[in-house]
Amino acid sequence: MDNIAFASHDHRACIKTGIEAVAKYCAAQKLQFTPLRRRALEILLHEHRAMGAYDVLDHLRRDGLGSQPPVAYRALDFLVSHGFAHKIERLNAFIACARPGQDHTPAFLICRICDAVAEAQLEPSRGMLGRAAEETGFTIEQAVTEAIGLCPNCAKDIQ
Amino acid sequence: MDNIAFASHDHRACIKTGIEAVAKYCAAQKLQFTPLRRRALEILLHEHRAMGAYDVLDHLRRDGLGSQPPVAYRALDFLVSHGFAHKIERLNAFIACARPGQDHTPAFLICRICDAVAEAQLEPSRGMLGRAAEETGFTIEQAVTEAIGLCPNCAKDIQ
DNA sequence: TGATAAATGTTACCTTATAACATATCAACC
DNA sequence: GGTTGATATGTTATAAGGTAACATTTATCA
Repeated sequence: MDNIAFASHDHRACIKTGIEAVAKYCAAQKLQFTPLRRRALEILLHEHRAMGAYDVLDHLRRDGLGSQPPVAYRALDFLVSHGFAHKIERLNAFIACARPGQDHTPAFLICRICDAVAEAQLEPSRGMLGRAAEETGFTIEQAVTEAIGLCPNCAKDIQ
Repeated sequence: MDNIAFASHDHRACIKTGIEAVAKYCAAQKLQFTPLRRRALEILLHEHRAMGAYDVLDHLRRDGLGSQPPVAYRALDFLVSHGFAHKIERLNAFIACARPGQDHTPAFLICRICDAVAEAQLEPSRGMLGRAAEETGFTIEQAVTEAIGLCPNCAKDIQ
């Protein structure tokens, strides 16, 4: 489990290694990791929370990198489609992936107070779900779990 | 697993028993199952697919039951908050619950071609996710899984 | 039956997302 | 090294999804 979102840590290093991992993967796969896309990922990495596309756009604008919604959505689509970021449907928001470039089945723990999001990994073929799909002849291509609840910090504050 | 969404069946009975189960539950819990809310549920039950709030609103309008978005959203909120319907975040859409009134942890099998949705049940405390949450001190209040893929009908057509 | 709460009606608006087309940049091959 | 086809970015306009705020009506129950 990746609990980094809920714990303090060396955040600068965290951004740096995230970017480097993706840069390396893109080089290997001949994907264009353009300044715009790189910056979008940096923006997401800078927070350990999900950010709305328009929030990302605001940051991009300040940096003089695109100012209209499609610019942000396209950069985010690139990141999501290659697994460098995830979309948290529940929040209509995006978050940098904790395991970029590695094939995985993510689950998200979303704090309903502060919106912090932690990414956990599930086994690709989850028991009951896989069985249920098999029984009906449904072919699962991708599965995402979103859990809502309280992060340790907010749980502490709430009592 | 509830595979009814992918198989032919007596649909009229299906709507009737769905409404009756909810009506009974509401009576027992002293919830107001008003004509508007009942109609909204009927609309959802009529399809075994997720419907957008504005689609539901269109139907309500035709029936002379409210014509503005908040009317539909409030009826849907009522249904969702009491577990009579679910929101499919991935589709920004709503679907009648297959197990109304019963406490459950749903998973959805969403066909990416025809948008049909089947509801499966998972054990509330899923192995890896529960463990991951425990490790970080995250308290899960609710978890939803959405699986994207191909329903048997569309899988057949696609080759 | 009157007081209170719950539900519905209505206006106005905000947020999220995309279609469509123009322009610029890249990749790679001759 | 210039041409060409593909990929990426810029820009306008608008579609789709969702809610705040307040007025009015309907239910609940003392």
